[in-house]
Amino acid sequence: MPKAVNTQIDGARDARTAVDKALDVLTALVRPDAPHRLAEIARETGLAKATVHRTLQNLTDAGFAVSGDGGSYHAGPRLLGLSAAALAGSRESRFARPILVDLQRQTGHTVHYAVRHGEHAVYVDKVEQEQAYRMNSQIGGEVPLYCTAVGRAILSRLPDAAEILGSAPLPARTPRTLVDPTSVLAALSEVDDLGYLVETEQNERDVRCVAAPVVDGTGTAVGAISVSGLTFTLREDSVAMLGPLVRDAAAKLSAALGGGTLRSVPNS
Amino acid sequence: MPKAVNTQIDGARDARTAVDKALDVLTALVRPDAPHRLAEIARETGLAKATVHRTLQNLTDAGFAVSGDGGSYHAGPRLLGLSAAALAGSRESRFARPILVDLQRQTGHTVHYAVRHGEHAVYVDKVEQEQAYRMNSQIGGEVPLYCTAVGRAILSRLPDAAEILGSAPLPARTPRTLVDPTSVLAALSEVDDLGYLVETEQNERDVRCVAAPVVDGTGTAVGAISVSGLTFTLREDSVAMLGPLVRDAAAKLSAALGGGTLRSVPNS
DNA sequence: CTTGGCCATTCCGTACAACGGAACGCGATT
DNA sequence: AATCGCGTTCCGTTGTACGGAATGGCCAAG
Repeated sequence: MPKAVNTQIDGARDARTAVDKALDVLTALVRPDAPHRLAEIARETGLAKATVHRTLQNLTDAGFAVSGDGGSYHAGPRLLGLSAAALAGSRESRFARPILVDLQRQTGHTVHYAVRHGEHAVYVDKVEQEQAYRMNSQIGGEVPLYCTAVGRAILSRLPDAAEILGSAPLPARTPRTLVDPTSVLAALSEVDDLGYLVETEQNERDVRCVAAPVVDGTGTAVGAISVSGLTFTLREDSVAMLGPLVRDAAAKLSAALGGGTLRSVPNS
Repeated sequence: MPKAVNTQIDGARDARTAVDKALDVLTALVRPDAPHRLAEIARETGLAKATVHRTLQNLTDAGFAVSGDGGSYHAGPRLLGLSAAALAGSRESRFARPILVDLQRQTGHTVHYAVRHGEHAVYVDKVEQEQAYRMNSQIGGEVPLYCTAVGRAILSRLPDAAEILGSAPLPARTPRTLVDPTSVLAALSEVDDLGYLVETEQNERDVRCVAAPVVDGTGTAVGAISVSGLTFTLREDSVAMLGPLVRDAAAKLSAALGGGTLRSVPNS
């Protein structure tokens, strides 16, 4: 076998600048199952070991990473500080939290808030149901727009949704995934009628989600709120009850973000 | 002693590599008072405008920053995701939160958790008092070790505290700041006797703090928990009641982190 | 004990990304 | 009109980032 040129795992973007690589390393570093080893990070990011090593040294010197026993690496103090500051300072997550908690209590299901990043949605916050069975979604994780409830909710309020979906068949994530872009596009109209949409086993087997878009002052989606559950827990007949709750939660968050400035913008 | 030629603003480290600069820019980007403008970031970080501009473009391409109206920059979706993941994945903040909330309820004062970063402490979490008057401490902010309650609590459990303090007079932050390293060192013994220490107007006027160290399995400090209040709210005679509460909270967090492995790991 | 695999770490010559002073166009302020 | 501060672009130079290969440590299998 000659040298495999490009066999990265899905999470790795094609890194170009040193900064990009460092950010990828950071991203790998905060994956939930700490600790992380150098070789593992090199594999995940598709970077040469020497490069990862140098980058980790830089990050360690800067306080963004710390090295533990036997070549294990963790998130450093400055990264924790930065993270806390980023979340505390972002209007999104500051206003989102209480709304998510409310929604979780009202529905009893796991609640997510995701923001758009290119052709993906990034989970920024999550309130788990109090009962057993956790969703295996990861905070900070990215999921495609076309096959998830949050993604489709976002698409429904993007002017260029059709272009993003393209015309080529989309990868099937489950046997039930809609792979035809026009079918997906048609499914988005649910939001126009009801204010929310449902997605069943489009991204993951046995999982159903109800989502509604969070929009800025111009009506463009910045993110979406969803409730998720197993198909036999979150049944189809309960959607009519859940949907409006999700819609209202998303509307409340939209108002808290840009909706307030929509009216008059009194500079304080 | 060669005095460093450092005329930058407090937050700016002397950046060397491109990655360091990018991290500094990110740090400036998450400062609480969004939005941020390019020139402002350039000033804060001490970098050339052109450099900041290029770096921000990199960050924007990578999804770590977004540019809004008229050259304003915000934290991007990937940064939010990374931040959420970092905090969700770090044992520190995961275990700390409920303990802090408890302590806040017990004391009624603002509660902080800070971790060590070199000769500074970084605020990683904070639970404000429910009443008015917020502390102006910023999550993610760095404060010196020698003049803050959390800092001194950390120093009290560092083997090289004396070396960190050095022998030169320390900068006075208020008229009451202890500037003599040996005086500071002496103040640390409070922790040995009581398990906590008090600091009054050492870092900021009219502010008193009570703090206790959070230690790892080896007994070395990784951070500290503190309660803070205005001197006429958090009175001297209430310290005897607050101290043990802070001490116990810190002990509980220490146990949750590495303390559990303390018993059966005579690895040496 | 020897071997082999996997690891983190170091080395080094080359290539290319980062640098930042300077210049530009714009809008607001005087 | 003139000045300021802003974000942005340009470009020749500099020095950092690169990654294949080599090193030595560790551990498990032979």
